[in-house]
Amino acid sequence: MKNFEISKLLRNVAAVYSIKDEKKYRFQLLAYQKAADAIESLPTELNDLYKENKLQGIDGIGPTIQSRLTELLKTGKVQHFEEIMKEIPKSIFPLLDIPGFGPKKAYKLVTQFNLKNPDTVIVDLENIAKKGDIANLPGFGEKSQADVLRAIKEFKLGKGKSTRMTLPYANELARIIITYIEKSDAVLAAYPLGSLRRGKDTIGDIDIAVSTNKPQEVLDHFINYPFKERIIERGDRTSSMLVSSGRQIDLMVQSPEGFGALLQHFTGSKAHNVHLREYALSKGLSVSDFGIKKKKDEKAAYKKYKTEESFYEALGMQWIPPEMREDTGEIELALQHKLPELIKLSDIKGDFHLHSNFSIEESHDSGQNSMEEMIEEALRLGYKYLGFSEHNPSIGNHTEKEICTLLEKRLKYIDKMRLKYKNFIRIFSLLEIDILASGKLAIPESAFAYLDAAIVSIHSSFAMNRENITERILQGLSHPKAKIFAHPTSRLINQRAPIELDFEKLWNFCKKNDKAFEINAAPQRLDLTDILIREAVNKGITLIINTDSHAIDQMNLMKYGVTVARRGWATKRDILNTMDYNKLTSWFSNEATKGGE
DNA sequence: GCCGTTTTCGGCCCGACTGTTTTCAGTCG
Repeated sequence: MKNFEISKLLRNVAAVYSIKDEKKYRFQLLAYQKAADAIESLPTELNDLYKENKLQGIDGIGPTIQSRLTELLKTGKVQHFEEIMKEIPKSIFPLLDIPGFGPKKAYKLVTQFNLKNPDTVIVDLENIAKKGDIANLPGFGEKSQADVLRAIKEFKLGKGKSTRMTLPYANELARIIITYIEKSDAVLAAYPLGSLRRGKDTIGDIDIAVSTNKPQEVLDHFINYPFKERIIERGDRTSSMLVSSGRQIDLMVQSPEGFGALLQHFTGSKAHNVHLREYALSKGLSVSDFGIKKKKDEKAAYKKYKTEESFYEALGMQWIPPEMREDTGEIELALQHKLPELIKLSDIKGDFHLHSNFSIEESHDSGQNSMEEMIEEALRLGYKYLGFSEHNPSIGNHTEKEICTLLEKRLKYIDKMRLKYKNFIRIFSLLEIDILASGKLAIPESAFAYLDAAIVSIHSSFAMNRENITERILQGLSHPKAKIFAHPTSRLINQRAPIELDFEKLWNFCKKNDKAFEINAAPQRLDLTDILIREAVNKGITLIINTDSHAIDQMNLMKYGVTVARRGWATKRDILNTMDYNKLTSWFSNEATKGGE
């Protein structure tokens, strides 16, 4: 069973508790939801942890749920779950994926109309709504019947949150909406918040906060957005709409005097906010998006905060960078004023994963721009050095000698560039070399003479088991010139699942042998992921952020790599390409032991 | 059911909005 299936099962358990007796099981229900969250953000398959006897100690999973998970992974089912689910029709579960459907509504509809087949329940319900039978149910009416129809229709079309956006897409959508919002004179400031501000690798919907003294004017303006598809809701201080691309935009307004608290609230994450508010309660304070007040004093007005800094300060904390706000220890550190100083884009001094159009008859796609053009762009970005790393010449079409000839020709050209730009930027001769299914690298030994170092990566035969593919990579990395392992999990967001690796083994090998893991900044990769970066940072693994650019306009995607590195709590010291040129060259030549300044 | 710079027991974030209701239930973030 995969993690996503297990977390879904736990959410279903929570739904069943809520149907049975929401009040009685209120905290069990929460515990199961929290456990599901915890499993979703695990870097490792639970099943692997179970096999290695490492199921204990996961944050958010206590002894009871741990024993249920053990039973699940051992026998494929859980006695307790079977029992509590006995009298709840399984057909409610598919409905829970539809926005607007919660456990209660799903249960009511499924039992009222005796819908027993989980495979057809959505269509069955749609047909019943079309007949007009839902409107007569107690607690339902014409509008809620129309809502059911609309919700099912939108769900089938994949609108709302069925697929998550990549960061550049979400950024652009937010920019368009904010440009529109700012046309209203009532808007003093408007910012994108939520997971976009936290820099998550994928974004569900766009959250926007507006500072204003005239909330009604702002909301009126917002709901008149010309490219809207539908207004989901419109209240006194919030509104939501679907825009024509099917994406959801959530808006919240606040006065400028209280805007700090709204920034904090709407940035999230939920887990961060809950923890923050629980901590505040322990100090006798109640926190909301309006501000902070004394807990017992129900009538008292919230004390307002203009900025986030003053808000966190009022709770005795350092301001916490949005990328860290996932409730994974940042609140405790902020209380001690010991947050790490995260890496910044301006710390980056070069990019080592660049594909130019210099042809060496590569195995995979070549770049679109010349080396000169890429160098000029690197200069524009203020870089001190860069590395060219085209794909290796295809092995099927070339003899070993031909491969050497091609790389020699390329090195000569790189030398020409080195001369031309010698006063401005340093250039490394790298290559992105396939680790073949056998574990061998895809160029002959003699060809390494033309390289300063090599990036190694996997581009085929992904479907190997965890153990074999880990061995394959270790073998590829064991070459002394193989210094960087690129896009380690090979995932493509919304397209290709990550490969499963034994990171424990890989970390240990890389630490011992001075190899770096790449943080690939391409927004469809972001690989390593934030969680794995955090692990690597904890283990003291050297990391490097590269764009994998195949054209000059991709070179500015470095910012996404830096963002994901920040989400992994990486500091400048953890990142190879923040180092000075001299330290870098000694690292590449296996003379150094650990990066940093 | 979880968890501890608030405790190993006694707590568990805070608020908005809609629809069907006359004071609330359900869903969402």
